[in-house]
Amino acid sequence: MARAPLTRDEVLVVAADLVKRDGPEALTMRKLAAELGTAVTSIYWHVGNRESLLDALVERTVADLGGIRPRGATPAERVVSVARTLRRQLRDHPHLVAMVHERGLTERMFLPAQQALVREVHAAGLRGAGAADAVRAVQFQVVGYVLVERNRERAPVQRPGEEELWDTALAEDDAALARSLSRPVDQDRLFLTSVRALVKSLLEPGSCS
Amino acid sequence: MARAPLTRDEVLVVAADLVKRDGPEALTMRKLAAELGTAVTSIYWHVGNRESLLDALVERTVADLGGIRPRGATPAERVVSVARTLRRQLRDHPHLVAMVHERGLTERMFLPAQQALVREVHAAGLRGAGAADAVRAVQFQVVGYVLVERNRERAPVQRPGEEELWDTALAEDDAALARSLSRPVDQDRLFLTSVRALVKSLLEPGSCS
DNA sequence: ACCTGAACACCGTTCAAGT
DNA sequence: ACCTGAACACCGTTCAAGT
Repeated sequence: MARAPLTRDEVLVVAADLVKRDGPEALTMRKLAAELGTAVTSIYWHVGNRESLLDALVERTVADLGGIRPRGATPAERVVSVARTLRRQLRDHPHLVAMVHERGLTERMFLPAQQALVREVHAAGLRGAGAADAVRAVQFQVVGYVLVERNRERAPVQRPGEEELWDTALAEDDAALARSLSRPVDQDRLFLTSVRALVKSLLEPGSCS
Repeated sequence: MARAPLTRDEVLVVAADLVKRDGPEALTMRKLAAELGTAVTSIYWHVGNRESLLDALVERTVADLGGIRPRGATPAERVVSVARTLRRQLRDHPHLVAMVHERGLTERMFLPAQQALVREVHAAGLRGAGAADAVRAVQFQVVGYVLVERNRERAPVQRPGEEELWDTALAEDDAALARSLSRPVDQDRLFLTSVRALVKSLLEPGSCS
């Protein structure tokens, strides 16, 4: 018996599943057709081509994000909380991050967060160009951090590897440092450290210059 | 007349040219063979397969990097100078950055810079785990920033676009901020601002807590 | 040791033809 | 309006056969 008529929505849902399971490079028009039980060419009628199919997927998931609620007593704390939620959301959609990055749509995705940041930066007393700089500095830092993180997690075995390079190099000079650098990065902690350091400088410029 | 015998080195040089000109995705075994004037299959004898060819290319260019000389009077200034050179080097090899990122070899590439940073952080009086954190925070920030930058430069036309979203939203509340956020990012300035803010907090933790 | 063409199993996309 | 198979122009890779 023939299958029910194909819909654009059905294509998107199944495609999203495929991407979530095996990554965007596994999303083949032919595999997708097989999964859908249709001819390859039917897909083209509904979504145009592979490129615009991926566009639609990104669009859809970007829309699902947003809705950031800052928490904390001080503006600085609330900015940090926005940064953390942002990072969490990005980490929960690893393939999406890659796709958004690939397609240069990062900016779009971060508009809700940007607006939340503007409010907090305002509350901290910043205005005008300085406020804009602060917002963007945080935004760039979070996105950048997540990109680097993803990169490290995907990284193959490193040869020579940080361990070998550091435990011998300056073990006698600063053993604790060598030990720290030879251990894998505690990414949660490093993220907090970095964001807090940045936010502190940005929001309290007068207090330590 | 027959061409001179193919060498592994010749393959790598021509492949590097192709990547530099049109990006890694344009590096096709068949195109490469055409450029070299040999059969596609000859390449396989010399470099194994496409994957290890790309490995070799990355390896080669990563080796060319390094050689970082910190400049400036204070440790903070020297750390900032390392960050700037790092960014410059990465921006000069845009395709390389993408390839290194893709292959998870970022860590490897940054070892020389990491060692320079350790020296400066030491000079600033930091030791042990705190020093390691500072080094990695800077490293993550620079790499992250360059990744975000590349992403933005590749970005297609943004719809809705930051302009429309900001000039109406809070024009009366903070016109200068709205104007700043609706203008394209001055990436050089934002980079300096971010790095300086981060470094200041990291190297002078006592001065503003 | 080095090079070759034929062949295999994949791609994305187009298009004329069906209903 | 929606679906189809055949066909086109690409991929990376293997392999038996040449010298």
